[in-house]
Amino acid sequence: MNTNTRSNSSRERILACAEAVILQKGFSGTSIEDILEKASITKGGFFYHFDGKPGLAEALINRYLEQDDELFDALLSQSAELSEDPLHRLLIFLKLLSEKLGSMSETHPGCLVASFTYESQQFREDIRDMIRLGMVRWREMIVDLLEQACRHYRLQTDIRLETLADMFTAIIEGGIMLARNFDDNRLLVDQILAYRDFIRMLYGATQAPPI
Amino acid sequence: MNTNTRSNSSRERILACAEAVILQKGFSGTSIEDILEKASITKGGFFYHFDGKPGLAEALINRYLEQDDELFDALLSQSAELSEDPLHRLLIFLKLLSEKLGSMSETHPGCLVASFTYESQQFREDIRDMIRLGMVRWREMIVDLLEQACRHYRLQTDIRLETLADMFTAIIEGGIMLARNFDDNRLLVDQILAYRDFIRMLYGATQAPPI
DNA sequence: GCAATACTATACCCCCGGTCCAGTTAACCA
DNA sequence: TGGTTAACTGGACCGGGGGTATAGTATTGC
Repeated sequence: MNTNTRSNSSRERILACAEAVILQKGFSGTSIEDILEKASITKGGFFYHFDGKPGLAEALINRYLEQDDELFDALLSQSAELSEDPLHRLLIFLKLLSEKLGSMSETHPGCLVASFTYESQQFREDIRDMIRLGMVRWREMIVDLLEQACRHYRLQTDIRLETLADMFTAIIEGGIMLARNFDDNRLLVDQILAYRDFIRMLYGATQAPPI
Repeated sequence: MNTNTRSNSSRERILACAEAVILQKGFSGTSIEDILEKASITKGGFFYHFDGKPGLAEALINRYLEQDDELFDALLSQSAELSEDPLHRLLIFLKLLSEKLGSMSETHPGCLVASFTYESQQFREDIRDMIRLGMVRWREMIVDLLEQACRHYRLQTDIRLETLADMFTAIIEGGIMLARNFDDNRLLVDQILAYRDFIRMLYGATQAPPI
């Protein structure tokens, strides 16, 4: 579409700065002026790119879900290269994710989906749909992996796969909150690894863990 | 202290209304006027009870942690009556909690600790400390139960008890988000029960589950 | 070198959120 | 029963944030 680098870099800079501030102060708590200052742009420039604050919110959530997709896709294809076994792929995926998050220099900045969830009344319905969509996609991704694993391994209990998949979302969101409040990414990493242990136990994987 | 019912009922009404609105729109997104309308009180009345918005935030988080303590204490003593075995007590506690949350008629309104976490920059440091304190207390409560269980049962892995305890917090916070976004408390209930299964597996409890 | 794009700079508006205070009512107590 | 204090009401004030408009400037693509 628009290949103009000047425009794209400004737009991207605004979005990145806006996201950073919003994760610290909340959406309503962040004034447009806050963003202008951080992004070194003027009000006119901002309104040239976005249709006010609602327009910004829409662009932010879309960008967030896209980046999220890219990260997970990368980790999934990486784990697919490391093992043929679907269960091991899932376990490797979780391990890679934990390493990725653990190697971040600063505390995890937070999840925009979570942030928007606790201000959901502020947003238009289509944006609320996007928030929900984020969680649906995470669920579907993990359910897919779990189903594949079920073809080779027997689940030890009758827990629903959707519940087990939602547990991924819950652990991540809860883990991020722990990490933020205690300013320590290891709390998030440990939660992911604990979830990984749970998965392994549920499938009765007795052999040594991959990687 | 102050036994005047007129004052207490107004103050309590303001706090309850404020919490409800804030969990929907966020702290910054909630205007004082929003609260006045819901609580049927005037601006002056509000400022008689609270030292502005920061004062309200402080009162809200204190009240929330107190109520939380009360709920957990009640469930703990209830489970203590139902079993002598420390592990079973924990499992019963989780079951009772899931039943309590599952029986609510409306979707879980949300957790104030989570809400404030994603607007933490807005609050004074002493309030941020209170937010952290909430999570510390949850951790300590579960660690205590886990340690007692360790005297009778052998943990099957080398997972740290703090991590396992933090998982409770993560599951609850994440579960609440799931329940809210999909408008279904069962998602939260299922997460708690899945966590309960994990605990049971970790301690290798082979006998039939209590209750 | 011309047109469109991508801005800067400024000025302005309006509403409403946060604050404060002067006055009013209710409660309790001597 | 009257005085004091707690518990408000109602309204004035002020600044800031969101949003608009416009005139001018710089950069890019063709």
